[in-house]
Amino acid sequence: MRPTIRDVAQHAGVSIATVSRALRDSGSVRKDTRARVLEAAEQLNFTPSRLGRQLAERRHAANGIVFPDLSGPYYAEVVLGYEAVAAERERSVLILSTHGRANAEAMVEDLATRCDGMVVMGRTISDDAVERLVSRGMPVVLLARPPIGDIDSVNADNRTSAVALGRHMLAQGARRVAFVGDPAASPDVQERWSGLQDALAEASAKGEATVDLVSVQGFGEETGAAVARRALESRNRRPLPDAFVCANDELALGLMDTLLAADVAVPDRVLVSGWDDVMAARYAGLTTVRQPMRALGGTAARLLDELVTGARTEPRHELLPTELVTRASTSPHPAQK
Amino acid sequence: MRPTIRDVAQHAGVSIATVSRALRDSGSVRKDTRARVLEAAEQLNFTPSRLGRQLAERRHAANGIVFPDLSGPYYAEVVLGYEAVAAERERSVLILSTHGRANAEAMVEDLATRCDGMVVMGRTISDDAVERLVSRGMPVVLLARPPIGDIDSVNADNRTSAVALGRHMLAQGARRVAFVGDPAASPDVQERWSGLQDALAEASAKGEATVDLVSVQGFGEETGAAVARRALESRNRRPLPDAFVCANDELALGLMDTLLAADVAVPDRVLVSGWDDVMAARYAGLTTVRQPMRALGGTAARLLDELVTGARTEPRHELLPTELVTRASTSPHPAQK
DNA sequence: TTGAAAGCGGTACCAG
DNA sequence: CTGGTACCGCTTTCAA
Repeated sequence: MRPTIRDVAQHAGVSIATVSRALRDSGSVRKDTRARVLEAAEQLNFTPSRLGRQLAERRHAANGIVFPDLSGPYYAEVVLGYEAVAAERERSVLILSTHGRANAEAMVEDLATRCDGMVVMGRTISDDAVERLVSRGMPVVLLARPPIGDIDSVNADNRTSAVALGRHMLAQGARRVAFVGDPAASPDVQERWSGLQDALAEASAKGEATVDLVSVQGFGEETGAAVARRALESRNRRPLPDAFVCANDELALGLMDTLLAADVAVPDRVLVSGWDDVMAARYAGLTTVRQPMRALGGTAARLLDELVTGARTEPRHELLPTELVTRASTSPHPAQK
Repeated sequence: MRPTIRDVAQHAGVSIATVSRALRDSGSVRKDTRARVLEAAEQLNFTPSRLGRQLAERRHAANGIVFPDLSGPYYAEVVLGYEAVAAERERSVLILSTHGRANAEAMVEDLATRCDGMVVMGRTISDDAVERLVSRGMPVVLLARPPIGDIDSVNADNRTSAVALGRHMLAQGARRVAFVGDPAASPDVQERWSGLQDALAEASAKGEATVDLVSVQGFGEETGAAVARRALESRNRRPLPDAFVCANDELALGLMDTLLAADVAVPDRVLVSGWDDVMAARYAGLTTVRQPMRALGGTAARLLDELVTGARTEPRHELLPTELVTRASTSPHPAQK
């Protein structure tokens, strides 16, 4: 059995109150008394029980983060940035990945009972569920998810780069643009799709360009490859687009690979772009949009900490900049050359 | 103030014992009594305090995982695999990334006070620190780290693939082989280096091959690039190796990129291999060794759960298979052609 | 400077 | 089937 504070007290010949004080330098304890207590604690190999302490202090000294999935470099980097800042502030980190589990909300409710505050990322639980947490007094920061009322939020600036990307595609000579992704699956994707449409709106109106949505289920390379295969199969009935703007890099990489394997030249015949700027994008020469993944997580951790410690009460909404990175997959379109 | 079990009891006109039973379907409670309790709990928006419950039950229902770093696809996938299995078994997951922090052991000690068991990965804390945890009764599973006494462990089979890789390099015509990595930095790297030496031992003895260690600090692309630059600069004094066997993919990718930029042909002049089979390796055509990252994490979670629940007491040591994946970066060496 | 005792919010045993 | 009550291990008044 692990020793308790009472064992230490008895061993040192003092009361448990004194042990508690001595162990945390709180209150006043005579020097030699403290020494005796520390000695006893050492001998018994005593570590105070976190549960007892937390129950008495009524706090967890832990923060949670809820995200849809950890696969792929994006979420991992975000969580990394989060953990780094949280650890710096001496708060433990509880992670919960919902990946589409049906009981996600229950799991989040459960998580909420174990921490002093939490970051809720993207498409994990409903707005209602979030508000329920907040109404119960739980500090919450939304990450990669549009603000809900006065709840703090941290987002990457999807729109600006989506517009820039759309213009870039036009400038490279694209006329028939397809967006690959599921806007309903994530608020980020929603913004990218809508930004792209805005960028092409004028050209569309003049009949100089078209922009279509290729809605897909997943986010992985295999999904991208499937989109490419479908497009290739139906190319008699429906010509290939000039440009595929994909919701993330994995989609784009899978798609591009399949096109190349079918001898469809990228970028000579079709332009392709992704989103995130993962490592593979660099090696594949993929045009993409870089977002500050670590900073997203770190900023969320910082905002949450301010909320938990009560250092700040007025809400904040952070928008972190993104950057268009052009590479070989969108070099000038033949029509332009 | 959050309602407590006493509030609910009062509201429902029963004792707290009955509330406790009703809320957890334990013991026997009359149907209508239960209904009344649930109703009261609902009305008060009551959620039992995790702390109170855990203190009484003397368990956390949470597991920890300690890893060196979360950057790069490798650790992220491992943690993902871990979280998936843990969640399935209704255990929360506490993560702690030590990345070389000086107070890593203290952080781990702290983590230990918050969970019922933990997975300790690679080069994070000393063997002594691990044994201290175990001696205090904490269930521990080692991951990507050689066994310590009877402590459970889960490892990828580095040696077999390291030998296969060495033989492959010889078969492709390499004679001067360099291993890039820091064996002291991680047990995995140590095994890869030693397996490679074994594979080349015979050829070495006959004077048909040499194998050198290029010791480096980091694990990233930049480190790999620096190795390439140094090798290129000193090529008058010391000819370039025929093959660079790198401790992981990031090193290999950075190195290969720099070689190519300097017009050193890969694989025609130099062969390059990595380790892990991250996504970028596929797009860069890098020969590498695939390890079951998710399964590593998942297996560790399973073993730990068995320990925590007491379902198993005799120690286990799992060795998961790896697989050599040959790609363009090691296609036949010119000398062979 | 120290100790006694009242919580913190539950669980579980023992009577009734 | 239900209530009373003794913990679980610590923090924190309040007195001495």
